[in-house]
Amino acid sequence: MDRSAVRPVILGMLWLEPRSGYAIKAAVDRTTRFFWAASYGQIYPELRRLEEERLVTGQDRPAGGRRRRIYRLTAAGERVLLDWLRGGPPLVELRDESLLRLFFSDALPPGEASALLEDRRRGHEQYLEVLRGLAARGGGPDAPSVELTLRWGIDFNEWGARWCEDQLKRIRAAEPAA
Amino acid sequence: MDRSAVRPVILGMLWLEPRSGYAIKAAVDRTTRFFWAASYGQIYPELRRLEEERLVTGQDRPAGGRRRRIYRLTAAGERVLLDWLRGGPPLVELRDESLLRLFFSDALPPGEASALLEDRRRGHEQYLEVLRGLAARGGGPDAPSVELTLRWGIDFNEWGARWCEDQLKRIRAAEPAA
DNA sequence: TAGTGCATGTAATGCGTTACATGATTTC
DNA sequence: GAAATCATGTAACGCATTACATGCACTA
Repeated sequence: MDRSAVRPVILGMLWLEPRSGYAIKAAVDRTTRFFWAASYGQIYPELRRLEEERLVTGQDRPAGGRRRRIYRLTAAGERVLLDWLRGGPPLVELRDESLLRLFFSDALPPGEASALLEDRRRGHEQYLEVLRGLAARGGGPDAPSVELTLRWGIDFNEWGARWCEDQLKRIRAAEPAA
Repeated sequence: MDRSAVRPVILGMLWLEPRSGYAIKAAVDRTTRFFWAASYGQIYPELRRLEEERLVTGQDRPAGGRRRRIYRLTAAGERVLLDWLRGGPPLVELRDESLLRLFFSDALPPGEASALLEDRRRGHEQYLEVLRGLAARGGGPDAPSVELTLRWGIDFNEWGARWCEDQLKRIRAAEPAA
């Protein structure tokens, strides 16, 4: 299943519920995009490959005069999903520009350096607003594990905001001059 | 400075100290790679572009019979670095396969689902070992902000391991059956 | 009737990794 | 004498984003 990064998220979304490519993209944007994004340019071609491999089946189900193709997981597709869930060491990649700025912040005068920490804290708080909005608007009773990852996002950003504050305090304690 | 992701890390590394492309790559691998990676295929071409734009200057400084080109930041280069440090909203990208597995873990039987949380905890702990190794072997007295980001890595992974444990407890409390 | 949402799809582009090639020097 | 390290560089490849094109349907 190392074919493509989009494969597992498609299989997973179809395991939760059969849908169209468009609906998969919409679900990703509401949920996994924070830690696993996907674009149309990945989803549609991959759906065709998955169908060729008989891991999903698609049927045309026009809604009104609007064409639409609904995909569902086959038994083979579910097996591949389960194998992936049980599979080897998962990859984790992080690209955090704010952390990189912190890394080089000695290049700035001291006052401005701590401003970077405040910016980072603000970033966490903005993220929190978005995630709390999602949690409130929850609407559909999500599967427990779906809620678990939302929980992670909220907890992580709370932790991150606190971390920034703690470091700011530490810095201010170390150099009490103004 | 949105040219390329590698630009800021090169300028920053040269601000810390003039070095060769090879040494930049080595420094990145020891430090920022956890949140901002870079490869030779990015570094060498970008160094030439930076030199054309007069943001860095290179001089040939063979060590023994071994050819070597040492780059240093120009005044213009430092200005660009400072602008970037003060610049707009920083990008954050996360690709976390372990979280994606957690998201779809309802597809697994209950016992195996909590194994995913344990895997994740182990992942954090392995990461911690690496980072603590770096912190111990510290050797060179790093700039304060360089230590700040290492601190972040350690604190984050400690938090992450604890989070997994907490969720495991919660799950076990909810379904006390065996 | 204009705008928004549903729906599918592709082409261009950009970006980054991997793998390879080359060669000197130091260390075991 | 072999292996590791220093050092520079490029070509191929894969992957993902962006932007665009198309068209129907609903609603304000």
